[in-house]
Amino acid sequence: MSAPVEVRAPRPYDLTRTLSCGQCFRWSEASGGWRGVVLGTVAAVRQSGERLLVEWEGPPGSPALLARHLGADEPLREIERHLRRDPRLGAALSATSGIAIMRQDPWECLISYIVSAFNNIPKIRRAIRLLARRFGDPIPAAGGGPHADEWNFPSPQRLAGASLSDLRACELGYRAAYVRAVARAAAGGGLVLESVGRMPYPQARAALMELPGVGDKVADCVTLFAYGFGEAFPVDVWVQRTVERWYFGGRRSTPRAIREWARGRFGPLAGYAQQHIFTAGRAMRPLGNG
DNA sequence: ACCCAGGTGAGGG
DNA sequence: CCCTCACCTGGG
Repeated sequence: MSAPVEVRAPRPYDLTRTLSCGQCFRWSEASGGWRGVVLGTVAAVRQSGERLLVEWEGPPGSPALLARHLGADEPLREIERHLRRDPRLGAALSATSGIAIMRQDPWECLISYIVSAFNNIPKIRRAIRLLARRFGDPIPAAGGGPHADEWNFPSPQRLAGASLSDLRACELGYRAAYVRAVARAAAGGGLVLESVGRMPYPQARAALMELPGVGDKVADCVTLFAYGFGEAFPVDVWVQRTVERWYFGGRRSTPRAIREWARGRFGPLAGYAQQHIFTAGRAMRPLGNG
């Protein structure tokens, strides 16, 4: 383990809120901080005021890339100033301020959210860990030991060549077929992750939805959490319930209607609004955790 | 023995 | 286009 590296994280950035609001699956709370398998290495991060202290447990990574991954470079102060104009969000922010939207790896994010469908968070995390351990490359330890006891997320090629039964052994259930089909698309060039990021949001969303196992919600999660399309507004069961209660006077609605309403109301900050609504709404009725 | 979980896709109205 | 339903599977 090397000496800590400092990364700027201007107020109101909150590492714990960012990592525990459910957008990512490979970070865990560990001894006063957080530990994540990202960017080809293992990072131990803790926040001290307006900076993040980073120690690499695997090969040294790029502080700038880590800052970007963690959303520490997002203009949160200004974002939340806008969000506060909405009374509901203003009230929610007392408990959710500092959440940043991350910039995750598109490939890992895509597979992770395919796995998330009709699943629960502990199982999603376990499935991803199993996939990495079985098909990914081990991460070397910082001190030159055998390895850091963590594995990188497997490449499209690796998953494309996996047998369905080996994938199912990772507790993917019926999603195994989706995972392999999408891996084959990515490995074979039918899906080019980099070009999706260069498309306008509606096209990026539509391109992802061509893939098996990717519907409205997964497409919105990936466009938001990996590609950074701020207008994406993933509508899951929690967001739907909370929006209906907070904004629709308790009237039942549909994911599609809520999505369109959110884009009109919050525009490019819809994704941020979603994170605060999701976190506040879920806190009201505790269930699974991350 | 059920029932549930951060949705999706297929099938019929 | 809207509506309904089955769905792998581990943990309550």
